[in-house]
Amino acid sequence: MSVPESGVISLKRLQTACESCSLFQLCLPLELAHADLEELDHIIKQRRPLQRGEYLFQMGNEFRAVYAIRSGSIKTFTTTDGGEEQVTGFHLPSELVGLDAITTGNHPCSARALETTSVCEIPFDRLEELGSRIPGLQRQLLRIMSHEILTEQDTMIWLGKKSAEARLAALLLRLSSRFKARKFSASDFNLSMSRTDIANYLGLAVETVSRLFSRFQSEGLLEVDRKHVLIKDMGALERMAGADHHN
Amino acid sequence: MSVPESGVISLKRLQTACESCSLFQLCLPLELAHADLEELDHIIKQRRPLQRGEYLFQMGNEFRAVYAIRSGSIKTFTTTDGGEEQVTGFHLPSELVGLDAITTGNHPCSARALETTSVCEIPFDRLEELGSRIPGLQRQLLRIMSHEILTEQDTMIWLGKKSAEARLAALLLRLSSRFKARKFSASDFNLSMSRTDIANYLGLAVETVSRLFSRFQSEGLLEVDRKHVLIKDMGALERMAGADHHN
DNA sequence: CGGCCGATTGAAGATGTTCAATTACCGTGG
DNA sequence: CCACGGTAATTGAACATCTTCAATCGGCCG
Repeated sequence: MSVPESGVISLKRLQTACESCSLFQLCLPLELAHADLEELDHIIKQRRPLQRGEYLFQMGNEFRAVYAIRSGSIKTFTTTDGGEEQVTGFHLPSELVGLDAITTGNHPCSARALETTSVCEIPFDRLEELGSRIPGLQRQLLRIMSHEILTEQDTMIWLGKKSAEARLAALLLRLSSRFKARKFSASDFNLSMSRTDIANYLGLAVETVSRLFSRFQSEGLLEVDRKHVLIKDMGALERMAGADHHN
Repeated sequence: MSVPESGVISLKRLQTACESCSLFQLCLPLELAHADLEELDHIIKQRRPLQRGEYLFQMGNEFRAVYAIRSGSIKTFTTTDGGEEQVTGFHLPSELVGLDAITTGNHPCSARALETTSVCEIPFDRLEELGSRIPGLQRQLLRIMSHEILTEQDTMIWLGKKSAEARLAALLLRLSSRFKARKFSASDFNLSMSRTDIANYLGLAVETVSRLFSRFQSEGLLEVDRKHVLIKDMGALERMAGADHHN
C-alpha cells in the first residue's frame, strides 16, 4: 500500500496500549508510573493475528521476544525425533509464552494457534534493558517466572500421579479457573483444543479421554457437546481431581 | 562460646567464598569482576549442615532466601490436606532451591535433607538489591529461572506420558547426567532417596519400582545393590527413556 | 453431495496396582 | 557384640485400569 506508515503505526499503538488493555492487571501487574508504562508500550509490537494452525514460533527458532496472548489460545509442544508431538501446555489470554527460551537463546518448543489469536510481541533485549532502568519491572519479571515454575510444578504433580479421571477433572478445573480469572464464565466455556491434543497433553489415549467425557456426562458432572463444556457439579470434579487412584 | 565472632566469621567466609567453590561454574556461571564477586560472597551465609531428615524449610514458611546446595542432597515435596506426601524433586550439589517461592512470598513446598547436606543461604532481598547494581547478575538470575522452567517442562513430559520403565530409565539418566556435570561418575553412583520416594516422584507404586530395578538388573542394564547403582548399558536405558509405551 | 478427519464406542489385551507374605537391613538396647 | 524390633525392599498372584485395535458415527469443507 502507498499510504504513509505513520498513520497505521499510531493506530496499532492505540490498540496495544497496555494502560487500556483489559488484561493488563493479569499480564504485568505492576505499580508503574504513567511515564514508565508508556515506555513499555513503545517496545511492544502488535502482530497480525494468527490464524488457526499458524505458528507463533517453532522449536529451535532463535529467541527474540516473549509473547503475551491478547485473545484466542495457543498450544505449545515439542516434537520428538520420530516426528511425534508432545503437547506441553495450553495458553490463554494474558499469559506469557516463550519464557523457557531465555537460558538457551532458542525456543525449546513450538507454539501454534488453536484458533484465531492475537498476541503482543515483547522484544526481550529491550525488555531487559528497560528492566534495568525501571525498578518494579525487573522484580515483576522474576515474579512472573517464579510463578511459571510454580505452575509447572503443580502441573507435574497431577500429571505424574493421578488416575485418568483425576487428570481430566484437573485440566477442566484449571481451565475453568483461568477463564474465571479473565472474567469469563467458570462453568460454561469452549475447548479450543482437540481431544487428541487433550489426550496427548494428559498422557492418555484419545479413546480414554473420549470415554471420560461421556462418563462425566452420564454421571451428571457436566454437559459436553463437541467443543462446548458446561460444568454442572464443580464440587464433584474437585473431589475427583484431588483424589489419587483409590482414596 | 566466648571467642570473638570475627574469627569464626572470617573462617566461614573462607569456606563459602564463591570464587574458590568448585561448584561455582554450575551454580552462578557469571562473568563477574572480582570486586562484584566479593560483594556476592558477603551476602551469602553458610548454615550448619543439615542431618538426614532435617528440614531446610517447610511448606508455608515465609520466603527469605534461596539455597544453593554444596554437598549432599535434598528432596522437595508438598503435603496434601490428607497428610500424604507428593515428591516434586530431588536436588543435587550446585542446584538452587526455593525459586518457586518468589511470587507468593511463601514456600509452596517443603525441603528435607536426604543425607547430611550443606547449603549456602542467599537472602533474596539482598540478592535482588545486588542484582540491580551488577549488570550480569540480574540477567543470570533470569537465565537460571528460565532454565528451571525448562527443566520442569522436560520433567513434565516424561512423567506425563511414558510407561513405568521409561520413567525409571529417564530418572536414572537424569541423575547420571547431573552427576557427570559435577565431575562424578556417570555410571556408578548412590541413590540418596528411598524406593518409596522414587515411586512417589514417578507416580508409581513402590512395588513397580522395585520390580523394575530387578528386571533392569536381570536384563543386564545395570547392577543394583540397595542404594548403589552401576549402569552397564547406557544406550539401552536411553532407548527405553525415549520410547513411549509401544514404539 | 461426497469424502475425510475427529470423535465415539465396543471388546480383547497389556500394563500397573493392590494385597499379602517374605526377606534384608539398620539402629537400638541388652 | 549380638539379639531384637522395626522399617524398607522384594516378590508373587489376583485384580483394576488404561490401551489398543477395530468399527461406526457425525460434522465440516470443498
